[in-house]
Amino acid sequence: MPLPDFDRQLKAIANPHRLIILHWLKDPTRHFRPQVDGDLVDDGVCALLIGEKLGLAQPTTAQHLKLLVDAGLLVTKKIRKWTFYRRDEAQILALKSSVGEQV
Amino acid sequence: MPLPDFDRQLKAIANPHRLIILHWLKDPTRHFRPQVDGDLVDDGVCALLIGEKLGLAQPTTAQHLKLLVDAGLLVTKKIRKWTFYRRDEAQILALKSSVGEQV
DNA sequence: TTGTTATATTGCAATATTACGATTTGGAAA
DNA sequence: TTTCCAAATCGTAATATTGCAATATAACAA
Repeated sequence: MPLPDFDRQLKAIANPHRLIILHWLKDPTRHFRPQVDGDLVDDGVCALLIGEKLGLAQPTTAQHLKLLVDAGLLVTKKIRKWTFYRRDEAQILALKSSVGEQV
Repeated sequence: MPLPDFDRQLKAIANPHRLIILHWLKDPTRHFRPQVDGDLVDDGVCALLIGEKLGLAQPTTAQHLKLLVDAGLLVTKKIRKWTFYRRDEAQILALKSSVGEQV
């Protein structure tokens, strides 16, 4: 029986921009230039870099990121005035497992 | 890199009604009463039965089914005046595999 | 303090999705 | 033929999604 959370997660990944964000964050050093504050891998990638690479306006990028965070697929870390985003691998694994079972 | 087909398939499953259709069609005899024409497993389930169980109007059900067919997740078989739907397990397996790799 | 920078929020337009009633199509039955 | 029934399509309304400009907030810098 499909849960509402599961549907929310599926909706979160059912978008090219959000899919590529998840893809980039698998290997942040490969896809983003170094940051001054915050380690790309340990802390996550700054929203600015993600938006820059997406080619979307800042509010639009923020909206996509919020959707992924609300779905539990990304976690944030605030350092100074930046917000860093990285994958929640446990949740993503759980999602994949749900897809395997429920689809 | 996410393909357009992949995104279409994700959108197709990112809906509670379509998710439960896929779920029901995993074991049609368990979820649907016998049909006069067409075997539930071999031929698929009649659109009428699916719509009845969904509790949605006929055009709405047809729309959901079309989306799943267009995404390649369901296949149809026309017998007399009925259209029967069953899962395309190969495509569904491929989708799961894509989710495993690309998410 | 004032100004700058990064992010979040608000408001709005364009488009997509979801739903239904009405109608059309196509096959089967009378 | 005409009549019925399942399915498909059309038109449309309600809602959701996606995008951006403008603005607000928050943290730092001068």
